[in-house]
Amino acid sequence: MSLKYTLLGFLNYGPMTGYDLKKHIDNSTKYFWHARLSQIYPTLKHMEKDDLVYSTIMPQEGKPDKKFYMITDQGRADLLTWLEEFPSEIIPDKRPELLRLFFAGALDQENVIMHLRHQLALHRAQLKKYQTETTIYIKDVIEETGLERESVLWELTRQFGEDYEQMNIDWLEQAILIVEEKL
Amino acid sequence: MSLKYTLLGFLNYGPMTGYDLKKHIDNSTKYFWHARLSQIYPTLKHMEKDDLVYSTIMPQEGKPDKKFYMITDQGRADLLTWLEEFPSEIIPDKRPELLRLFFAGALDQENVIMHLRHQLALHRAQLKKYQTETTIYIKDVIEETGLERESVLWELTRQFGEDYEQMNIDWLEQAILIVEEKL
DNA sequence: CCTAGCATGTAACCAGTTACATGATTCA
DNA sequence: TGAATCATGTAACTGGTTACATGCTAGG
Repeated sequence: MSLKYTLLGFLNYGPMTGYDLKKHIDNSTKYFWHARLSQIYPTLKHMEKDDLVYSTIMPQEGKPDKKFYMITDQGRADLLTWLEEFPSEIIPDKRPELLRLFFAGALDQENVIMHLRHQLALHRAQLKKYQTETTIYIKDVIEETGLERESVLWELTRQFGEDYEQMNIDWLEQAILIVEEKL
Repeated sequence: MSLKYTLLGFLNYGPMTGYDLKKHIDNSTKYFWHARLSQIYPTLKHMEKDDLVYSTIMPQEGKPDKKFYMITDQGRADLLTWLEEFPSEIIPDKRPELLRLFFAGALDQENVIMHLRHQLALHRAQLKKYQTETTIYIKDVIEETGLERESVLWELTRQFGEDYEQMNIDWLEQAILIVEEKL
């Protein structure tokens, strides 16, 4: 239940519906924290029960009523506590593509190279996204909201994405050479 | 249930107990696919029901009987199918530390820098691990088993770890400078 | 006309974690 | 004496996915 902190983080900027939160996630944290609406709605309900947020209903016609969530003092305190926590260790991510490569001895050389090239294409596409779409989006939000302090941090997370993809590309290019030569 | 492929991958090298599988994981795939014994045992049972593996019991005294698992033809076929699959997209990892940074506008500059420095220390330690422990371990396994073809692939996954940690370190060093200057 | 967007959810399932249980042997 | 290793597991829980349900409006 760490989606909780994503939701608290956004609700700390202002009241929002579950649907709004989903859009915010898709526009920003998506690449390091994503969630479906079918997880967001019950999580908000659960958070309300825990007094981290509360809701008011805005009637609408032709659509389900909007349900605006607001952060409570307790919610803000919980967010703050989490922000200040220092993780004691790195929890390693699961990387299915590394796992596949690890066991790829059962495939022939050509097949392994095809897989690496495929990954290379995916990561090149993702790098481009960070360099264009994401960069433009952050610029737009700064202009609209004037949240300059926040924007420094958002830009850092974008830069991480770019650096990560570039690292993958470099590693894959090297990996292809090594597999061509040694496998 | 993708632990399944890790288990099939190792069982494809030879028969093993759940306990052995855990040790193999901890010695190799741990940094890109980890699992607890409390997940391994029921998963093996489930795989046996699906005819991907079968087991024989070796009685022991003073300890619970050993249960050796072997891969079946169907298990091998399943492994092969998975190895040959091309993922259609990159599923983004969850990065709690990026999430924390994204919302760190609620903290003061000094606190943010402390968090970045903390991460830096963790990643430097992890880099060292890949450069020493892991490197030595792979060398040892090659000498013992002579699995040269496999070792090329294992070394590539180790190199990924090293490159990934180095990228994190570089990014964090830059991030600290930027936060010092702009936040 | 059909797709995307708006707006809410529920139910069943899957993957993984935490905590518990048992009990002998070996090593510092 | 107490921790680590060997060796098996189960039960309760958490986090997240997939599939289903409803239904109106705007735009190409």
